[in-house]
Amino acid sequence: MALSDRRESILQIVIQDYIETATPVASRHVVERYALPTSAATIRHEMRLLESEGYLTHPHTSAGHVPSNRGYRHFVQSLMGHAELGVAEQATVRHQFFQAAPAVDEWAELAANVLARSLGLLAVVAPPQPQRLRVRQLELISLNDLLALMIVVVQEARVIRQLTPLPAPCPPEQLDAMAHRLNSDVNGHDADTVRTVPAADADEQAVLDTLARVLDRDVERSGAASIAGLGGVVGQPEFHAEPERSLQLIDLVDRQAITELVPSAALEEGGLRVLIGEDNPSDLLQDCSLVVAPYGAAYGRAGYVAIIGPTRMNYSRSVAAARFHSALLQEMMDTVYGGAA
Amino acid sequence: MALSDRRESILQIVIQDYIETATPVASRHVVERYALPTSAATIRHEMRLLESEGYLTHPHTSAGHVPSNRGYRHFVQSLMGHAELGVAEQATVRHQFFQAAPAVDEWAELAANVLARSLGLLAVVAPPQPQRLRVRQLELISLNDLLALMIVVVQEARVIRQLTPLPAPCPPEQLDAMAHRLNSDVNGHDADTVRTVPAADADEQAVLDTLARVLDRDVERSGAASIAGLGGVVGQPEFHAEPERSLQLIDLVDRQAITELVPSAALEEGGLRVLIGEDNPSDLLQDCSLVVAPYGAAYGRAGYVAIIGPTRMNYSRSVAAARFHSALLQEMMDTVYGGAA
DNA sequence: GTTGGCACTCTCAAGGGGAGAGTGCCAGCG
DNA sequence: CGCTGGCACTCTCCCCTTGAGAGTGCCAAC
Repeated sequence: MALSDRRESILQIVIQDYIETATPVASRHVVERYALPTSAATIRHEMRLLESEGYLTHPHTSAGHVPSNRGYRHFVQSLMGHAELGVAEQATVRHQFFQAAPAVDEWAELAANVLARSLGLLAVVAPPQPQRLRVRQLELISLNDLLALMIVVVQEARVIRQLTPLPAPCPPEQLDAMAHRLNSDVNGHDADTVRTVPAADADEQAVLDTLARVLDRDVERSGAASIAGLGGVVGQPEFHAEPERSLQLIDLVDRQAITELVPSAALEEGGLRVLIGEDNPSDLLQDCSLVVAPYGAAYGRAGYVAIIGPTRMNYSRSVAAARFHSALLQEMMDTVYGGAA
Repeated sequence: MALSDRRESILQIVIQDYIETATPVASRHVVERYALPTSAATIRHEMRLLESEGYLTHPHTSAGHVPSNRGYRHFVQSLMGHAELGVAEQATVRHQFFQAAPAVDEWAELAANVLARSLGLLAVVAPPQPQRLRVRQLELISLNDLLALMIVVVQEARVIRQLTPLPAPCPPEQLDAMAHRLNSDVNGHDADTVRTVPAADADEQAVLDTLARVLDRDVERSGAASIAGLGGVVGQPEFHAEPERSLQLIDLVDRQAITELVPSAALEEGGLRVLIGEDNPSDLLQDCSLVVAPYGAAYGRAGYVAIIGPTRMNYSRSVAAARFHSALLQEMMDTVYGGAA
């Protein structure tokens, strides 16, 4: 059912006003603030109709109107328009990324921080999860004769560091030579193949064992998402009223378990999605919305940029920011780790 | 003024009971729960004296007694005894550390998580801040002809990764050779000295520039502390009553600014310290205590393991855990980066 | 020094208005 | 037929009161 123009613009005003003020918006407030050529009674009438069509609700009889989830959904789909981040802001963010250490999880960390700061909402950025890791380059650095620092650059946009005890004493030059020798054997290979590489001596065996183990281990671990902006989101008025919900959220963030709230279904489609209120699988996000933008599907199970905030969030900014960051992360990965499949 | 034996043991009972229950402890509760051979009236009398000596307080006329900061201080100094972590727990933690990536900030992260989990309090672990970083080994990995991944192992227990654009195209073998050549020039040097190293060509100059820059930059950055356990601490009853204090704390953690709450004076002495209530510089920690154990002073400005919780925290466990972790971190650094000065 | 008793004080939760805000509806007007 | 002003109605929010409950403080007696 289509809405008349006037009704649509009233809906838009109510939503934008509510997003800004977080208080139910009254008919008189609307006419005064937005200098409408109609009276409050007319607005009331229209609001009443919008309510009967499900776009607005009513906390109680004598409160102003509040957008319903359906209202938000309509706003996101039809009313919001397509916003982009400002050029200056884009440039600043870009610059920060090129300054950062070139590993996908550091970028994720940075993205989460930037997003949280600029939106005042909770940002979760997860790197893609590769199904397996393949060696691109192996370096061995001698710490002492019995201990080496192994550094593995893998094709899937990661740098792994690991200590390796050496069963037999091995001076630095010898270790260098070993690294050189092994590099051609392990290059492009995953853990399973590394295990089949024959070792010349006990030290080489130890190095290969450790290598295979860390390749496996980091596949597990690489899901670690970066989270930022908790302060912003629990500071929102919707959380003041319900301290126990805030606590649950804090705990989830603290235990890094927020990722469970991002439904994997949202990632499979590939595009940016906005989940509003009961769209969300978790009860915890009942009055919250989730903006998810996947990226890096070429590097394994897709990573994502997610924004979590009250349903009363600024969708236009959130969507623009999520879109920009996911594209940027994709671009960074492709530039540095060159479209590894 | 010395306390009689009985009065001391009553003080101890009151403190331990309050630590456990978080409710003011009543005289009758004490005699019943601890099966004392005296009557409630006697306990009341003793409590009254303890109060007049400043060891206990009274939220209001008809509430049970609560330890004062002075009471806690006396408890920590004289009553608490010297606890150690269980052997099994020590072994588990040790194992986890040797599994982790061998960089001081990863250890800090791990330590913070383990501490927060096992104590249910806020844990802040800061790596030592070196005054300068000196190259131990430099690796260059070719990503494409115009982009290299630089990996710098420094003497101060860190591994730095950075992208380096190359002005002139440089194939992998040539890059390898350059790394080899530069290594002897930069080994053991800090940013200032690296700047004086002459470059053979434009690419080498670019690499040296980047190297000097990241050495400087990481000195700044290396203060980034790891924080964990926010959920545990804001879940404590003392925070329920004052949501705005919780918010401040959450925000501080979110912005990674908690470190400001750890007074640097506490680090200079070198030993473990317990700051109770108004010992703390910040108003935010008025009802909180801070356990700080420094480590790694040999690697720059000392890092620390800090535990933050309500004054009603379990001091004996906190102190034991902080002591153990700071010693372990020290040991890990010495083992891996071998007592660099 | 210890004990039982009793009055006193303070908190906490529940209940009861009064003020304020905003709607819903109706009758009248352009 | 849509718009408007007016008015009754409803619901929240805040403050106050009240009563129950908890625990001390003190006193007189042992």
